[in-house]
Amino acid sequence: MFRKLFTTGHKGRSCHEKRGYMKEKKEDRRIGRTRRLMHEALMSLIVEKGYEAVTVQDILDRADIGRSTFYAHYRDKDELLLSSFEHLRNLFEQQQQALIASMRTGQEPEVNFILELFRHTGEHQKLYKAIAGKQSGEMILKYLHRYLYNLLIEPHTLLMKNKKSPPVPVEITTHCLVSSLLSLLTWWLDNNMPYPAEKMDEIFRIMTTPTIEAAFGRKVQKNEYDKIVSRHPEGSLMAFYSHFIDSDCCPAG
Amino acid sequence: MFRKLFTTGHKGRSCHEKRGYMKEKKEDRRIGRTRRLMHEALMSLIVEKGYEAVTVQDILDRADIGRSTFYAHYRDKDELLLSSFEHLRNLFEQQQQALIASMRTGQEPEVNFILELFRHTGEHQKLYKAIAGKQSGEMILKYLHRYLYNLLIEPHTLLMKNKKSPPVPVEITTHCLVSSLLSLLTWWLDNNMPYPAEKMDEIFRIMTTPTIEAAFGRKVQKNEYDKIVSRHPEGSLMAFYSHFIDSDCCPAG
DNA sequence: ATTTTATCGAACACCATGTTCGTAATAAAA
DNA sequence: TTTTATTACGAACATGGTGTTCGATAAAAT
Repeated sequence: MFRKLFTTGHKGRSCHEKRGYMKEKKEDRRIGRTRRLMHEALMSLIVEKGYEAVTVQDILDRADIGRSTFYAHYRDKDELLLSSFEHLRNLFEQQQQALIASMRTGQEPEVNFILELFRHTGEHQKLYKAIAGKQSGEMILKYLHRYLYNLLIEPHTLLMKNKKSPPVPVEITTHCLVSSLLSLLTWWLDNNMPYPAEKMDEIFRIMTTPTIEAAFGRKVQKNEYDKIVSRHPEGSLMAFYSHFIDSDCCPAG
Repeated sequence: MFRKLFTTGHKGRSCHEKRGYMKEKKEDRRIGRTRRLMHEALMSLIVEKGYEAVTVQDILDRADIGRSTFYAHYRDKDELLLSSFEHLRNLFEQQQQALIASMRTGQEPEVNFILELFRHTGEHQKLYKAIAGKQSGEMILKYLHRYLYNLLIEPHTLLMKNKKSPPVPVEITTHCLVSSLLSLLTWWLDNNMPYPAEKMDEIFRIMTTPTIEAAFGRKVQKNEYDKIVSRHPEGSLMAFYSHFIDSDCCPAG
């Protein structure tokens, strides 16, 4: 009941409780259209003026929707942005699930998480520019950082299972690697993606494989992550590295 | 003339044009006091509620000063924050100049920029928490990133002088290393500095020396930066690494 | 003691947020 | 096609914050 939306304290709740703009069955067509307009308005405004400078009024003007309509769907602009992020994440995770399923049936040799992230960024560069580019907001960058950190801390910890005292605590290494990864993503987006995703993956690998080995105090073998992924009960995205540079990690001087 | 301060378009200009709160000769005592109050108010409010959530009204309330006084000194809260940053930077750079002077007279064996940055952070943790902690604002983090990037790009480029085509472009490596460094600083501040500055310097080195060697495609010898520093005409802070881990950069597996 | 300067509060115009409500239009269901 | 349900809307409102101006007061400098 739409009238219920205006009950104090229940702001921003549609009947279906889904605030991304991916449609589900039987959702009113108007809801999908209204939300798509708001998301597109926000994404373009972020790139133009930076997230913090964007006002709800700006979004209403750009999307050409009413103020009470906005507040019927979202609590504030942060919630709108988060739902854009959830949309992107769903797209990404569904794609990775499909790749992992292919890997299990032997159709795909491996899943390379970093490469897939760069590919996904290239495919949705407009959204990624708003969420991870220089004009994005600190709130969403922190959200993205936490997401990637949570994704990577477990395989890193599993790699350390038999080593009680690495030279650098795993959570510090992971924290800094994720910052580097996001920094690289931002650089790539802000410089209009001068290299293909494959090259970006290579660059990231060159910079971080030696870091992981030095920080963890052990050499990491090819396909080690894949074994972990295969054993992981939920089949989640654990393939941080599907293959590594050969063992001579320091190029001849 | 104070009255001049209210001329349209000349907002936030004191007669002395200095908006940090470090006094110079003959500045009215009231100016120093007022600015110190505003800076302290902003720093404490940032840590409490995060920079973006802090309003000018909050600052006025906390500092107990008048609205027109605030706008007589600063254009907006961003300018107030930037002047805090300039103050901190001046403190840091003066300290480094003194160390470099000592190094030249043989009293100090080397200047280790990273270690000095962590030490300085420890000494001014309140300010650094506001400027580099989790509650800081994106604007100042970008400012800090750019400052550190500009500081490090030149020694990195000098290291690459004779190598035309490193595996990773120097500006990408530097960009990512600065992101890691800031991330580590933020982690350290937000976790109430569980390790001493020396340990943080060691951690950073373990993670980044192999990265630099892999990304630059060459081994970096001890004291190489020092030689660059000594030759640099302005004696600026170029000693990125004063000494390195021994040449076996990959610990035995 | 006098002059200069900084700070102040009040007033003002402006802008944005977030809520409420009745109405109109659109979509879905019968 | 008609009926019912739902969504979107504009106007009105209270609230809070920004940034400017001005004359008065107090503090600092001379």
